Amino acid sequence: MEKVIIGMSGGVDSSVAAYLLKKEGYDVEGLFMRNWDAALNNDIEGNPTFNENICPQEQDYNDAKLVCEQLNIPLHRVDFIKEYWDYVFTYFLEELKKGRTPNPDLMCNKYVKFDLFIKEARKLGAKYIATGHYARRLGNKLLRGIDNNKDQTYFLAQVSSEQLKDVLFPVGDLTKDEVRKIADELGLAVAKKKDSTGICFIGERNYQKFVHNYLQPNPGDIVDVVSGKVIGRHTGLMNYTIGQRRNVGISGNLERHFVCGKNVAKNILYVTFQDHEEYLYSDECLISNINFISSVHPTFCTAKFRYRGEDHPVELEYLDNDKIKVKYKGLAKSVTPGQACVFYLGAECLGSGIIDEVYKDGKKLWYLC
RNA sequence: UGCCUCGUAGCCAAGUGGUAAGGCAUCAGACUUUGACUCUGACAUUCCGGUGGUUCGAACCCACCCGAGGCAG
Repeated sequence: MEKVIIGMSGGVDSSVAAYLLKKEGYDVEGLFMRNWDAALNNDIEGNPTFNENICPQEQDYNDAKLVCEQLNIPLHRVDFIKEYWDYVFTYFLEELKKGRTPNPDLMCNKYVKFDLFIKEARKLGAKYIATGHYARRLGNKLLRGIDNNKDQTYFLAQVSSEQLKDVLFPVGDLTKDEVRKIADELGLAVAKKKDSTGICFIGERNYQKFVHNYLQPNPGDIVDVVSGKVIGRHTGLMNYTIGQRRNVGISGNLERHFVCGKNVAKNILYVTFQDHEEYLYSDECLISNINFISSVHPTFCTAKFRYRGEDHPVELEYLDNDKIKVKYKGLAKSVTPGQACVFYLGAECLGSGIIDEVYKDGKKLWYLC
């Protein structure tokens, strides 16, 4: 029998995935990863579960253990706490310092789940590696999960085709409802467990407080991008993302307001009101850190600029400095430096780059970082 | 100091005698493996700066006081 090592998170998806692999006749073993230690990582402020008897990560391990016992498969465990900090979290903090909006989960997949984890799985004799992601593989292609609402290829788009070579996604052909149903029918301990959200391995947090554990606040002016007037004070540029409406801290206006830009050098946060939403829109962006999973490098395809964002028709211009200029005639809202621009051709996820600069009418948006 | 305007929930702001619109913000949910966005709900019943008065009844009328501006000086 061919051995599969599956990443068990303690959630429904990986649990059902493990079951499906076993049903297909694989020699299945689970491997649980612990990548975050709140005490060790000084994750105190904004952590809702810090003072509870058992931390969420250990609860997840216990859940994974229970499921593995139910499925009668062994469960191994490995800690990548230091590596997660070095490869994912330092990147996260460095990006924040630059005023950008990093997506740690993309880096987590690239450096931890589909690198360190795979190496660990190989040590355990794995021929294949599996996860509970909602994604599919067809030959060398990476395809969106059948359940378009849960599709997670956006987070996989910085992983190389080499890394994905022996990876299986057993729940990619199912909808979330079907996964829940299977878990329920099997009586799995986690059948009704709530889907996890927040940064992978870290979890739900009060974001501003969480960041405050690691970065010193640096208050400055909030400026109305239209009038140029100072209309408030911000608590530190790292606390805001483009397109954000809530928790900006200004009030007394008739219109809703949105964060539309930052100037790190001047420590200014730019805001626009609903009657000037045009400041949130762009028609072109420059991306780097290009990763193509597919061998197809098209001129026309679609792109997502944020997880669960819309697919925008785009035209790609491949520059000779290993960057790509992405043009979208349809205008896109809140395209944000630091986030991933992920390319799709129909159901296939082609690859991605990280957004560096954003343009409108051929000019870089002056109010963006 | 004689004169004028204004003072409504955290903020902006309707309402000028009939028993407190709306917006923003905030909070709580839903959604969600990134901080969003979006959606749903809550949000002045010691009441409309304070104290008296007129009235069946006042945030709205009157008097005075407090407070914020402004025009004359």
